Amino acid sequence: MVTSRSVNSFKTPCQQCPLRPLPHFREFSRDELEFVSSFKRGELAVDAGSTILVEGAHSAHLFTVLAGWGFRYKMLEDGRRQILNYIMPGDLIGLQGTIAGEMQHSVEALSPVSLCVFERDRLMTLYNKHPSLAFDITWIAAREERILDEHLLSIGRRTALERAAYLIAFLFERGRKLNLFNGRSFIPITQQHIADTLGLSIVHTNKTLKKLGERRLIRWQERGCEVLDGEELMAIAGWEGLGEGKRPFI
Amino acid sequence: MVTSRSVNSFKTPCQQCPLRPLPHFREFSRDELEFVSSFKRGELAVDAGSTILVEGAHSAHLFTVLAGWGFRYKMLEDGRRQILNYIMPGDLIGLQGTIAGEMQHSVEALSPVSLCVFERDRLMTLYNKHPSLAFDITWIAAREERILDEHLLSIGRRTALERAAYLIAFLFERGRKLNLFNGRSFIPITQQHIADTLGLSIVHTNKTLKKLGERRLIRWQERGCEVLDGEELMAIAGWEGLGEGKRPFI
DNA sequence: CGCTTAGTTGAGTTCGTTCAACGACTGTGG
DNA sequence: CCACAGTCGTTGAACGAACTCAACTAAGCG
Repeated sequence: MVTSRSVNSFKTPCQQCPLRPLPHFREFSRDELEFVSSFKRGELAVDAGSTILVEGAHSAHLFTVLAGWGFRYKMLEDGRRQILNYIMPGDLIGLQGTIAGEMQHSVEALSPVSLCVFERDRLMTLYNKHPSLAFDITWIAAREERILDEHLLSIGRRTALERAAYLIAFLFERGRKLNLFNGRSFIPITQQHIADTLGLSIVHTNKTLKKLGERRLIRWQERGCEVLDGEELMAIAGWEGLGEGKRPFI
Repeated sequence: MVTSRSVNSFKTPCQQCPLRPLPHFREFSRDELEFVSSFKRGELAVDAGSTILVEGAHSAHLFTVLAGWGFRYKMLEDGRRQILNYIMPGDLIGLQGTIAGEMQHSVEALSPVSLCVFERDRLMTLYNKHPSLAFDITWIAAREERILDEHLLSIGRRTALERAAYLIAFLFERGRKLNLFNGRSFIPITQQHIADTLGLSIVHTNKTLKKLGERRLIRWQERGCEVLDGEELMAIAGWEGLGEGKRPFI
């Protein structure tokens, strides 16, 4: 696959960030916005299918997703892949590189993705000068932890049908809160991605999704999944939703 | 089971914390130690088998494990249980309650556990006055995330034998770094816990552990697992270890 | 046009499950 | 002291969920 990266050192000021007006995110003070804007180094746009970060890399940057869908994953030596979570607008990526020295997982784009680029060297000044933003970063890390807990419960203890229902409901809820759907609730993902998230083979994933399709809860089409009944998916999974109020992002 | 809690408002000063001298933990400045000590409200001791925190609770406290073993878990409505991770000395618990409002998982003691108690209301002063400690808390959250990533990979993509080998190697490495073993490397855990961590039935877990026993990698006895060959367990799992340098704790 | 990727379906096999029974050990109460 | 219940671990047998293998369609692209 041909992939391209275009780095843009032109910065949209954070004060004009298209994400901030969403009711899903908490409001930021003028002071905070000013600092975040100075923290921001530029923007990066990548094609669908390209790798944003790779396991083992020592990236000098942190990113916040501005637009698009992607996912984090790990692989075993023999190629078995596990998708850990999905990234969407507002998500911070690359924090692990700051803590562990190198990335412990890879990140790949599902759709064209644009990112805000931050220099991780300046993270310490954020902690020194802006405690509220520092707390936000902890908040973001703890949120990811919470989501991973739920995924673990899902893979470990839910049946194949429940798992599939949970995953799609999860992606649907996140997309909806971010206003990513205009009319049709379309998730840009292949069945291989679903399989690698649920810990199932692609064949069994296909048969499981078919069952959800027969119940008219989803419709599979053009490399993606259209959600028809999010409520019922949640009921099948026995999942209550993320249930978070306003959330911060950098 | 009869359980007891004894709250002790007598505080061992953090300057004399038995954990701090361990080479596994980073050194703290006098200033930092002084603050942490003032942040500490008291100590709590619980019996093996007792519940430390319960899903849905609004705890006013944060805890750091001083001694003992425990685990975090979530349950589905019908009783299926998934163990998410294990807690050991130096681990911070209850942070999710601070971020999400209420606990999203429960915590239970595997052995007698003693905890340092912190008041979460004062967390914001920590962020305001001690950026280095604030960063430590983010570090701790990111570390947990990293471990959960590895667990997800394990449950999702490793075989039963690999999973079991990974889990035991993981617990062994953590215990070893904390100097928890004197001679015998004994992990205080039942096969039911292993099963609920690996996402397997107890019967199959038993048969899988038996295979590890036949290879003389572990020995099962008196409600726990003795590790005989951690290296070989890691090799079976294809796991490189946590690979972290010194780590902080509060 | 051939090549690749994504999705579909059937057949046979394997891995892990459930059900069931049993032994060893612990603690409790009579 | 014994009887009893409860927990933990073990094992065999039968079943079922999920896997691999394989073949095939449909769409997209150079």
